[in-house]
Amino acid sequence: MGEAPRHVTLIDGSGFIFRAFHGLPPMTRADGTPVNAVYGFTTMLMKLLADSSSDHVAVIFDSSRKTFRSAIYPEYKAHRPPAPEELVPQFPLVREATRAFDLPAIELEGFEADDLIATYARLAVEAGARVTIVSSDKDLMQLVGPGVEMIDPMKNRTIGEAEVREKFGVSPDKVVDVQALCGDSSDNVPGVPGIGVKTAAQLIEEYGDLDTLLARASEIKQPKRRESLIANADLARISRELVRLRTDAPVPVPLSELDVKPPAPEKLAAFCAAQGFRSLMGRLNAKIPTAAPTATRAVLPTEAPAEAPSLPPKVETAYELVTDLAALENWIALATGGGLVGFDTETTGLDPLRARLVGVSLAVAPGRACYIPVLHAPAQAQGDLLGGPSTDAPQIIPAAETLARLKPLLADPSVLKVGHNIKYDMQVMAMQGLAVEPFDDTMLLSYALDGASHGHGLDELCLLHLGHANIPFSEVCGSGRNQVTFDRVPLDKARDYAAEDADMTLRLHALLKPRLLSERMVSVYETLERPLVPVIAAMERDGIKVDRAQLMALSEDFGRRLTELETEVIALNNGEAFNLGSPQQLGKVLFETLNLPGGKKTKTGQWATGADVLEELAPLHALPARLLDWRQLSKLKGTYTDALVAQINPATGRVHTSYSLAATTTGRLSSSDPNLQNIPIRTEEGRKIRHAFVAEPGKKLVSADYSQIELRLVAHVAEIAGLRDAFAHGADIHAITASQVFGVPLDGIDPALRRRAKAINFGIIYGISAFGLAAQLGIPQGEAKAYIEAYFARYPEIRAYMERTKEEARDQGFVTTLFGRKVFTPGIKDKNGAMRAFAERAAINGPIQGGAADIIKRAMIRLPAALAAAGLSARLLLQVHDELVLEAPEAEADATVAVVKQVMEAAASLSVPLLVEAGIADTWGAAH
DNA sequence: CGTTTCACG
DNA sequence: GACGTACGTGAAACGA
Repeated sequence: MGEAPRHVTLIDGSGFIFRAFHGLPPMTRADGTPVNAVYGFTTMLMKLLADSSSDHVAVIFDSSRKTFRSAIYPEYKAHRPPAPEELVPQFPLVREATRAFDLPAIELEGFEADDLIATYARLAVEAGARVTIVSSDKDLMQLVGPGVEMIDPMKNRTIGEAEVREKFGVSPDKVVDVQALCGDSSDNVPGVPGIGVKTAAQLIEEYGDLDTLLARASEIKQPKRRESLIANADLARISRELVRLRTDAPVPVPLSELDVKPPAPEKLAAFCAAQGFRSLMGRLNAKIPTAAPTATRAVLPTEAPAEAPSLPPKVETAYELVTDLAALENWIALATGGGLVGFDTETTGLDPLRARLVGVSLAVAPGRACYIPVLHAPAQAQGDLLGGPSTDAPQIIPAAETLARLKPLLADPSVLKVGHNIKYDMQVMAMQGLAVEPFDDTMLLSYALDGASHGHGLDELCLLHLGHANIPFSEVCGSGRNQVTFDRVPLDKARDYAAEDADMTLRLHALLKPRLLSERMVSVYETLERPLVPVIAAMERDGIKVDRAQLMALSEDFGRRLTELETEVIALNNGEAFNLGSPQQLGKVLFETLNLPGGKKTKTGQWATGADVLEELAPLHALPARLLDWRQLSKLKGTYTDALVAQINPATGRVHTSYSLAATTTGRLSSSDPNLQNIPIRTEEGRKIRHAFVAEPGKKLVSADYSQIELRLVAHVAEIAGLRDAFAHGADIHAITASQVFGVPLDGIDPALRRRAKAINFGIIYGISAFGLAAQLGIPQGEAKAYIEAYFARYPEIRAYMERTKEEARDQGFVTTLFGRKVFTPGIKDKNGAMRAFAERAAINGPIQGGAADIIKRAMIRLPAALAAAGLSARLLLQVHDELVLEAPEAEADATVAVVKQVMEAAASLSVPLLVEAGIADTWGAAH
């Protein structure tokens, strides 16, 4: 192994394990062993080795908890909690993974991984080699310098002297002194009290180093700072010993033995097979490159699925900036010829109605993608903002010309456009008058396949399936106060970021689309998820009109009454002021100052002050009663009246929510910015807000909602004869079940009995428990249990359904809806009884809530064509789980109701009828 | 940034 | 015998 080292890569194994563990969704091997950190580690190594030109590589780990630092300062890292239970079994597996790559796994008793890295780095530099440290630990930044750089493997970011200076405000060689002053709470390094990073950097810059600073501390002007420094000089010196890395550790393996061995793919394949890393094994079909000789960045190929064996085995990225028409036409021709194109847009913001289109990227094959700028700030302006002056003025094709050329491609029926959350890109292009059709969406593919078992963001999926960390958005646009919009990003940076997104989307598509067939999700994706995209896109674009003046008047009224209530409450607290919005302060007032009885604690040990608690206290004291009123009005004002006014789009005068199609565990939609699925209705005051949602003059709002859809699904899915009969009889379902369960004739059902039956009916949908029902009805648990028994006796099929559903969840890890959607049930085998019970209830609820979600999605997909066929111009505006809201010309309102009712009721054919109730009015509140 | 509370289905 | 729950969301406010 005689070759002298030229490039040494030192990987911080321990640091990476923790990052991967917290950054990746939980994953388990067939035998239940958690392996998410092992998976992250393995993909990171594959990626790294493929990219790397290193001739010497080592993975370095922490040894035991005790190091020489504990001897200097016993509290060092002493407050660290033990590693999470799911992580412990992964420590040995990660070392095994390292050996499977034929890499040395190095650790040393009494020293941290950081000290070994520091020592090897010194040895390497002395031997004339270049050093790359793979870690995101800021404690290693002190090692950066000539010939030594760091790479953050999670963010895919290089850390050089400039980045260290950005973080610590000083050059790398002074980092130790800065850390000695400001300390580090995560490691329990004390530092000097009252001094943070900013001050520390300023002091070190001024005095040169820590010793000089401490010697001349008496010269410092600020009295607090001066005194603290003088009093804590020793603490600073100890801190420096804690943070300074040792470069003289007795390394257990000499540097020369870290040389890269020839690859042994069989060994690695065996390891991946043992862990169940199927997607990684596919990549090993090609030989593992341990050194990439070219300067081009090589990226490992993705798994080549059996259905699409055409994927090239190895991918080199070549991203092009398109600045002239010939190049643009060339890319359009490539996309058209291939019939498949990855597609992404860059804009100035997240709201597609307000954001401006900045650029478009296309990908035609793995690694082959381009970025077409449409609107970028001039070069001088860019230079002012980011990364120094631009080299030459960029040439951009005029926007109108670019869009005119793209238009036929995006509408070409023989070219499939693949986007990630393509709803957004469709909205953006629609604003330019361009349609995108046909399309696929990798976010929805992932959601249909894997449900809520993990997130579906592009970055997360790339890391998970491709082992690739995308360039972080913050890397390109900055973050926080320094963030700039994408149009101010220099073009070469914009190209790398934007083209990567399109490229990765296309690669994910190749990976995910074939899984639809093998995992029987074709129908869910193609009949429920994908066709909904244009429907939702249109709803979001249309928005709904709100009466601004009315909302503002409500705000004012609520505000006035809030002030009055606050005065009253303070008076009731013996004139002692407190923040009514603080549950913590309120708890003290109620249970410590006023000494009211029955205080409960939350799981974090605070006084519980929820509405249920305050309601119990209300008869005893006026303060909790008043506070309930205050809470209600404060909620209405803060969350609704004030917030909605601020959300009105000035251009349209309407509010435009955003529906998330891939957010929930059950298949429901979710609404945000603003959430229009939780507009008040249950109280009189709240209902006033719903009345502020109005139709345009000359139009009406139509509201249509499914009656008892979830209970009807219970009757159908669980095949409950008695419940089906009840629905066949129509009328009041809760009264009928009360009659059937309690054996009382229908005309003898009083409101109290009906209320109990209603609560049980809801309980069934939620996976009933005696505790839950008792809490809901305010009765003893024993009584609740008797009700449930009576219900089970009358409808015995429900018990069988619950058992069979739980078993299905245990067997497969998911349950399915009528239309084949998977609802995942993590925790169903948890050894913690409470966790398991939670998962069991969610499993029981899954097919019901999810089935109802499927049904309304089917109705929404069919509705636009049905309305058009009837010659109606009504527009779908909102969906609230079992309700659709439309806006229709006054003259068409009745005909619209007829069509909507017909489509919704025919959206599924069950063994019980589906019933839709509809109303027509000028406001949403009145249309119910 | 996690916790608590509360609006909806 | 104890655990700690009704199912699914998103927004605002507090306080570290």
